[in-house]
Amino acid sequence: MNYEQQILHWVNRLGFLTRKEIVARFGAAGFEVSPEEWALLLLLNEGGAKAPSEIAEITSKDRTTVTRLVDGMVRKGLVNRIPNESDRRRMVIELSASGHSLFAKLAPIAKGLIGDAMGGISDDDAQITLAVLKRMTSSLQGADLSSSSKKETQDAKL
Amino acid sequence: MNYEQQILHWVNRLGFLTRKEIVARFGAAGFEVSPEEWALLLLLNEGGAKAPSEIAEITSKDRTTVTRLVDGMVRKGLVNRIPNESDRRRMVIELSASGHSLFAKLAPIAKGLIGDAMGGISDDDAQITLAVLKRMTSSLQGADLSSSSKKETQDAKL
DNA sequence: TCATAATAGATGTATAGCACAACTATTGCT
DNA sequence: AGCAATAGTTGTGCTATACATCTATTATGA
Repeated sequence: MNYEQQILHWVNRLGFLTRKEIVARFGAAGFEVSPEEWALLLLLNEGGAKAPSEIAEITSKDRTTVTRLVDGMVRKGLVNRIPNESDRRRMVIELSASGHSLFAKLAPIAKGLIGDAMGGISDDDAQITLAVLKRMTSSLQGADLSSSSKKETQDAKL
Repeated sequence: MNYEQQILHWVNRLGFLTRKEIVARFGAAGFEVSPEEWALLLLLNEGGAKAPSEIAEITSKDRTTVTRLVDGMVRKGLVNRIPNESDRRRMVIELSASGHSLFAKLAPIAKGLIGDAMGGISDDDAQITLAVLKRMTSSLQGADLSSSSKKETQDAKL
């Protein structure tokens, strides 16, 4: 129970630090953007428009949490809520023009942070780390004891 | 701006998932323990008693945050606040007997989680990942743009 | 075809974690 | 002695989160 333990521990510490640091750097550059907002900007920029429930699924958060996050970002004009015509329950969240433009301004700041964080780490090691983190994430999502997304993953058990 | 970016992104997702999952598993076993409480139990168990300010430094959290966390754990009887006789401003936080005993009960649960998360990952890769995470953490702590612990790290600049 | 179930999302409400500012108590400095 | 520094605590407020519940809409099947 030691170095393994520590991976998850360092994941936590580093995650906490990163969130704090990126907010600080955005703030220093005059942008008041929370880590969640940044994550959603990034997700939408890279992956295109997404339904709230997709966002919830991807981020392992509750639907209501996504609703509030999107609320705030709609208020700030960063994203648009587009109703789906063929199924009027559905929404799609897309980056607005000003969301794109904000993203473009924040990206270099994030890049700077990444550069600082990754200093002295080889590409090979970085890639291994990335693969390990992805794998751990999907393992945990599968082995999920807690709520949501159980139907698909736990059918076998029932 | 891609796979590097993603390391920090996956750190965040995995961290969030892990926190949720460990609380769920503790809860399922009948223990109401928050991730922060667990982290402190672990820290004190492995590293021995520590001053609040040390804890704050290690975890990159504010002193006041540590005060509240300790408050709660003292209330629950998990840790003791020991005044330092030679410097009466100082405190030391140590695990109580019941804190030790709780730790012993939680450790196997945490181990189970770690086992699930680490499934199919080689020791080599795990160790590389651990080293990368540690290094990234200390890089960020050094390059800190935000508050605290500046005196030591930024003397050179002034 | 309609009644019931399922789905997508939003709201009401409550909680935890966090930190800034300000305060108290104590110690160090000169 | 007197002022600055340090350790910790309190007052306060905000953000992220989710559970329970609600509405609107679509799917199902008897």
